[in-house]
Amino acid sequence: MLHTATVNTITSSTRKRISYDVSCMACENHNCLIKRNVGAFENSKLTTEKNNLRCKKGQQFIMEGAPVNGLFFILKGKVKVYRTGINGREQIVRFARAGEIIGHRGFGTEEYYSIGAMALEDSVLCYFSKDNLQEALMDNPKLTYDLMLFYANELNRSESKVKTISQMTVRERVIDTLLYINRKFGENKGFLDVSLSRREYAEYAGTTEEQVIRVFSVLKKENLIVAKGKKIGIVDVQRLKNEISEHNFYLDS
DNA sequence: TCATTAATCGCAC
DNA sequence: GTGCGATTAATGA
Repeated sequence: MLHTATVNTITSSTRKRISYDVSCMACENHNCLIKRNVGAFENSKLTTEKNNLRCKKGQQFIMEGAPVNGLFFILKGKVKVYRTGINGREQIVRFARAGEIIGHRGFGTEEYYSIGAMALEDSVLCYFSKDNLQEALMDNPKLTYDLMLFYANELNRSESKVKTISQMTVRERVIDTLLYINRKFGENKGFLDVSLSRREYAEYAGTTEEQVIRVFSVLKKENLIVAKGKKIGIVDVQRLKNEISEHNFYLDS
Protein backbone atom coordinates (compact mmCIF):
# COMPACT_ATOMS: atom_id res chain seq x y z
CA MET A 1 0.00 0.00 0.00
CA LEU A 2 2.77 2.38 0.83
CA HIS A 3 5.32 2.05 -1.89
CA THR A 4 4.10 -0.90 -3.85
CA ALA A 5 1.26 1.08 -5.25
CA THR A 6 2.69 1.88 -8.64
CA VAL A 7 1.94 0.27 -11.97
CA ASN A 8 -1.19 -0.04 -14.04
CA THR A 9 -0.32 2.50 -16.67
CA ILE A 10 1.99 1.07 -19.25
CA THR A 11 2.60 -2.59 -18.62
CA SER A 12 -0.41 -4.63 -19.41
CA SER A 13 1.48 -7.86 -19.04
CA THR A 14 1.61 -8.89 -15.43
CA ARG A 15 5.15 -9.04 -14.27
CA LYS A 16 6.18 -10.28 -10.93
CA ARG A 17 7.26 -7.33 -8.88
CA ILE A 18 8.56 -8.10 -5.48
CA SER A 19 11.18 -5.88 -3.98
CA TYR A 20 12.89 -3.09 -5.94
CA ASP A 21 9.49 -1.74 -6.79
CA VAL A 22 10.37 1.06 -4.56
CA SER A 23 9.33 4.66 -4.50
CA CYS A 24 11.79 7.31 -5.54
CA MET A 25 11.69 8.66 -2.01
CA ALA A 26 13.02 5.46 -0.54
CA CYS A 27 15.42 4.80 -3.38
CA GLU A 28 19.03 4.18 -2.48
CA ASN A 29 20.43 5.14 -5.80
CA HIS A 30 21.97 8.54 -5.33
CA ASN A 31 23.51 8.59 -8.77
CA CYS A 32 20.08 8.94 -10.22
CA LEU A 33 19.04 12.32 -11.55
CA ILE A 34 15.52 11.89 -10.34
CA LYS A 35 16.64 10.82 -6.91
CA ARG A 36 18.96 13.77 -6.54
CA ASN A 37 16.11 16.14 -7.26
CA VAL A 38 13.30 14.18 -5.74
CA GLY A 39 12.57 16.75 -3.06
CA ALA A 40 11.19 19.12 -5.64
CA PHE A 41 8.40 16.92 -6.84
CA GLU A 42 7.56 14.57 -4.07
CA ASN A 43 4.09 13.65 -5.08
CA SER A 44 4.06 14.54 -8.70
CA LYS A 45 2.86 12.15 -11.34
CA LEU A 46 6.43 11.57 -12.35
CA THR A 47 7.21 9.55 -9.28
CA THR A 48 3.81 8.09 -8.58
CA GLU A 49 3.36 6.80 -12.10
CA LYS A 50 6.83 5.38 -12.35
CA ASN A 51 7.14 1.79 -13.48
CA ASN A 52 9.71 -0.74 -12.47
CA LEU A 53 10.93 -3.30 -14.89
CA ARG A 54 13.00 -6.33 -14.15
CA CYS A 55 15.29 -7.53 -16.87
CA LYS A 56 17.07 -10.81 -17.04
CA LYS A 57 20.59 -11.03 -18.36
CA GLY A 58 20.58 -10.75 -22.13
CA GLN A 59 17.09 -9.36 -22.27
CA GLN A 60 16.50 -6.58 -24.73
CA PHE A 61 14.29 -3.81 -23.42
CA ILE A 62 14.61 -1.25 -26.16
CA MET A 63 14.04 -2.34 -29.71
CA GLU A 64 15.49 -0.38 -32.58
CA GLY A 65 12.67 1.35 -34.36
CA ALA A 66 10.18 1.09 -31.51
CA PRO A 67 8.22 4.22 -30.70
CA VAL A 68 9.50 6.38 -27.86
CA ASN A 69 7.14 6.67 -24.94
CA GLY A 70 9.47 7.40 -22.11
CA LEU A 71 12.88 7.06 -20.62
CA PHE A 72 14.62 4.35 -18.68
CA PHE A 73 16.83 4.83 -15.67
CA ILE A 74 18.91 1.99 -14.36
CA LEU A 75 18.15 1.24 -10.75
CA LYS A 76 20.45 -1.72 -10.58
CA GLY A 77 22.54 -3.60 -13.08
CA LYS A 78 24.47 -2.95 -16.26
CA VAL A 79 23.32 -2.31 -19.76
CA LYS A 80 24.71 -1.97 -23.25
CA VAL A 81 23.33 0.36 -25.87
CA TYR A 82 23.93 -0.47 -29.48
CA ARG A 83 22.98 0.16 -33.04
CA THR A 84 22.77 -2.44 -35.75
CA GLY A 85 25.08 -1.78 -38.67
CA ILE A 86 24.75 -2.71 -42.29
CA ASN A 87 25.85 -6.32 -42.33
CA GLY A 88 24.02 -7.17 -39.14
CA ARG A 89 27.08 -6.30 -37.12
CA GLU A 90 26.35 -4.46 -33.95
CA GLN A 91 28.07 -1.31 -32.89
CA ILE A 92 27.98 -0.74 -29.19
CA VAL A 93 27.40 2.93 -28.60
CA ARG A 94 27.90 2.97 -24.88
CA PHE A 95 27.61 1.08 -21.66
CA ALA A 96 25.58 2.21 -18.70
CA ARG A 97 25.47 1.41 -15.03
CA ALA A 98 23.14 2.14 -12.14
CA GLY A 99 21.75 5.66 -12.14
CA GLU A 100 22.28 6.31 -15.82
CA ILE A 101 19.70 7.14 -18.42
CA ILE A 102 18.83 4.96 -21.35
CA GLY A 103 16.98 6.04 -24.42
CA HIS A 104 17.52 9.74 -23.87
CA ARG A 105 18.35 10.48 -27.46
CA GLY A 106 14.86 9.52 -28.38
CA PHE A 107 13.57 12.12 -26.00
CA GLY A 108 12.22 15.31 -27.46
CA THR A 109 11.38 15.36 -31.12
CA GLU A 110 12.31 11.84 -32.14
CA GLU A 111 9.50 9.41 -32.49
CA TYR A 112 11.39 6.16 -32.73
CA TYR A 113 14.42 4.72 -31.03
CA SER A 114 17.49 4.63 -33.18
CA ILE A 115 19.20 2.31 -30.76
CA GLY A 116 18.62 -0.94 -28.97
CA ALA A 117 19.43 -1.70 -25.36
CA MET A 118 20.10 -4.94 -23.57
CA ALA A 119 20.77 -5.93 -19.98
CA LEU A 120 24.27 -7.30 -19.43
CA GLU A 121 23.21 -8.84 -16.16
CA ASP A 122 19.99 -9.13 -14.22
CA SER A 123 18.89 -5.54 -13.89
CA VAL A 124 16.10 -3.39 -12.55
CA LEU A 125 14.96 -0.38 -14.51
CA CYS A 126 12.77 2.58 -13.71
CA TYR A 127 10.58 3.74 -16.50
CA PHE A 128 9.19 7.25 -16.67
CA SER A 129 6.70 8.33 -19.24
CA LYS A 130 7.72 11.06 -21.61
CA ASP A 131 4.82 13.31 -20.69
CA ASN A 132 5.42 13.14 -16.98
CA LEU A 133 9.09 13.74 -17.40
CA GLN A 134 8.47 16.69 -19.66
CA GLU A 135 6.20 18.18 -17.06
CA ALA A 136 8.78 17.72 -14.34
CA LEU A 137 11.49 19.31 -16.48
CA MET A 138 9.32 22.36 -17.04
CA ASP A 139 8.85 22.81 -13.31
CA ASN A 140 12.36 22.04 -12.11
CA PRO A 141 15.29 23.98 -13.50
CA LYS A 142 17.71 22.04 -11.36
CA LEU A 143 16.56 18.76 -12.81
CA THR A 144 16.71 20.19 -16.30
CA TYR A 145 20.19 21.49 -15.67
CA ASP A 146 21.39 18.13 -14.40
CA LEU A 147 19.97 16.48 -17.46
CA MET A 148 21.67 19.03 -19.64
CA LEU A 149 25.01 18.26 -18.03
CA PHE A 150 24.41 14.65 -18.76
CA TYR A 151 23.69 15.40 -22.40
CA ALA A 152 26.79 17.55 -22.67
CA ASN A 153 28.92 14.74 -21.30
CA GLU A 154 27.44 12.23 -23.64
CA LEU A 155 28.00 14.47 -26.60
CA ASN A 156 31.57 15.07 -25.60
CA ARG A 157 32.20 11.38 -25.24
CA SER A 158 30.57 10.46 -28.48
CA GLU A 159 32.55 13.08 -30.35
CA SER A 160 35.81 11.82 -28.98
CA LYS A 161 34.78 8.30 -29.87
CA VAL A 162 34.54 9.24 -33.51
CA LYS A 163 38.16 10.26 -33.36
CA THR A 164 39.06 7.10 -31.52
CA ILE A 165 37.57 4.85 -34.10
CA SER A 166 38.78 6.68 -37.16
CA GLN A 167 42.32 7.44 -36.12
CA MET A 168 43.61 4.83 -33.74
CA THR A 169 45.10 1.47 -34.49
CA VAL A 170 43.28 -1.65 -33.42
CA ARG A 171 45.59 -2.11 -30.48
CA GLU A 172 44.91 1.43 -29.31
CA ARG A 173 41.18 1.10 -29.78
CA VAL A 174 41.14 -2.04 -27.69
CA ILE A 175 43.17 -0.36 -24.98
CA ASP A 176 40.86 2.62 -25.11
CA THR A 177 37.92 0.29 -24.68
CA LEU A 178 39.50 -1.40 -21.69
CA LEU A 179 40.14 1.95 -20.06
CA TYR A 180 36.59 3.03 -20.74
CA ILE A 181 35.20 -0.13 -19.16
CA ASN A 182 37.51 0.38 -16.25
CA ARG A 183 36.32 3.95 -15.74
CA LYS A 184 32.71 2.97 -16.15
CA PHE A 185 32.45 -0.20 -14.10
CA GLY A 186 35.62 -0.26 -12.08
CA GLU A 187 37.23 -3.43 -10.89
CA ASN A 188 36.61 -6.08 -8.33
CA LYS A 189 39.27 -8.45 -7.01
CA GLY A 190 41.62 -7.44 -9.78
CA PHE A 191 39.16 -8.00 -12.60
CA LEU A 192 36.89 -5.61 -14.41
CA ASP A 193 33.57 -5.67 -12.64
CA VAL A 194 31.50 -6.64 -15.64
CA SER A 195 31.30 -9.71 -17.78
CA LEU A 196 31.67 -8.97 -21.47
CA SER A 197 32.35 -11.31 -24.34
CA ARG A 198 35.25 -10.66 -26.69
CA ARG A 199 32.66 -9.91 -29.29
CA GLU A 200 31.25 -7.12 -27.14
CA TYR A 201 34.67 -5.60 -26.64
CA ALA A 202 35.07 -5.77 -30.40
CA GLU A 203 31.72 -4.15 -30.99
CA TYR A 204 32.63 -1.24 -28.82
CA ALA A 205 36.17 -0.88 -30.15
CA GLY A 206 34.93 -1.10 -33.73
CA THR A 207 36.82 -4.23 -34.69
CA THR A 208 36.28 -7.93 -34.92
CA GLU A 209 36.31 -10.54 -32.23
CA GLU A 210 39.51 -12.06 -33.58
CA GLN A 211 41.38 -8.79 -33.36
CA VAL A 212 40.36 -8.34 -29.78
CA ILE A 213 41.56 -11.83 -28.97
CA ARG A 214 44.86 -11.13 -30.67
CA VAL A 215 45.40 -7.84 -28.92
CA PHE A 216 44.42 -9.39 -25.59
CA SER A 217 46.95 -12.16 -25.93
CA VAL A 218 49.69 -9.69 -26.81
CA LEU A 219 48.77 -7.51 -23.83
CA LYS A 220 48.83 -10.57 -21.66
CA LYS A 221 52.34 -11.41 -22.77
CA GLU A 222 53.37 -7.87 -21.96
CA ASN A 223 51.86 -8.20 -18.50
CA LEU A 224 49.54 -5.29 -19.04
CA ILE A 225 46.38 -7.28 -18.46
CA VAL A 226 45.33 -10.65 -17.11
CA ALA A 227 42.56 -12.74 -18.58
CA LYS A 228 40.76 -15.67 -17.08
CA GLY A 229 37.97 -16.70 -19.38
CA LYS A 230 35.54 -13.85 -19.55
CA LYS A 231 37.17 -12.04 -16.69
CA ILE A 232 39.64 -9.39 -17.74
CA GLY A 233 41.88 -7.57 -15.33
CA ILE A 234 44.03 -4.53 -15.95
CA VAL A 235 47.41 -4.91 -14.33
CA ASP A 236 48.79 -1.48 -14.97
CA VAL A 237 46.25 1.19 -15.82
CA GLN A 238 48.86 3.90 -16.04
CA ARG A 239 50.94 2.13 -18.65
CA LEU A 240 47.87 1.57 -20.78
CA LYS A 241 46.92 5.20 -20.45
CA ASN A 242 50.41 6.27 -21.40
CA GLU A 243 50.30 4.27 -24.55
CA ILE A 244 47.24 6.13 -25.71
CA SER A 245 48.09 9.59 -24.40
CA GLU A 246 51.35 9.49 -26.36
CA HIS A 247 49.20 9.72 -29.40
CA ASN A 248 47.27 12.50 -27.82
CA PHE A 249 43.98 10.79 -28.40
CA TYR A 250 43.17 9.98 -24.85
CA LEU A 251 40.36 12.00 -23.41
CA ASP A 252 39.08 11.42 -19.96
CA SER A 253 35.35 11.06 -20.12
C1' DT B 1 28.19 -34.81 -15.84
C1' DC B 2 27.44 -33.72 -20.82
C1' DA B 3 25.89 -30.50 -24.29
C1' DT B 4 26.07 -26.04 -25.75
C1' DT B 5 28.54 -21.80 -26.40
C1' DA B 6 32.64 -18.91 -26.41
C1' DA B 7 37.62 -18.28 -27.05
C1' DT B 8 41.57 -19.18 -29.52
C1' DC B 9 44.60 -20.18 -33.28
C1' DG B 10 46.12 -20.96 -38.02
C1' DC B 11 45.72 -19.93 -42.57
C1' DA B 12 44.19 -17.74 -46.93
C1' DC B 13 43.15 -13.52 -48.86
C1' DG C 1 43.72 -6.20 -41.09
C1' DT C 2 39.85 -9.34 -42.12
C1' DG C 3 37.17 -13.63 -42.38
C1' DC C 4 36.55 -18.56 -42.10
C1' DG C 5 36.90 -23.06 -40.05
C1' DA C 6 38.86 -26.33 -36.80
C1' DT C 7 40.25 -27.08 -32.12
C1' DT C 8 40.06 -26.26 -27.28
C1' DA C 9 38.26 -24.17 -23.11
C1' DA C 10 34.39 -22.56 -20.30
C1' DT C 11 29.77 -22.38 -18.98
C1' DG C 12 25.26 -23.80 -17.53
C1' DA C 13 21.13 -27.17 -17.21
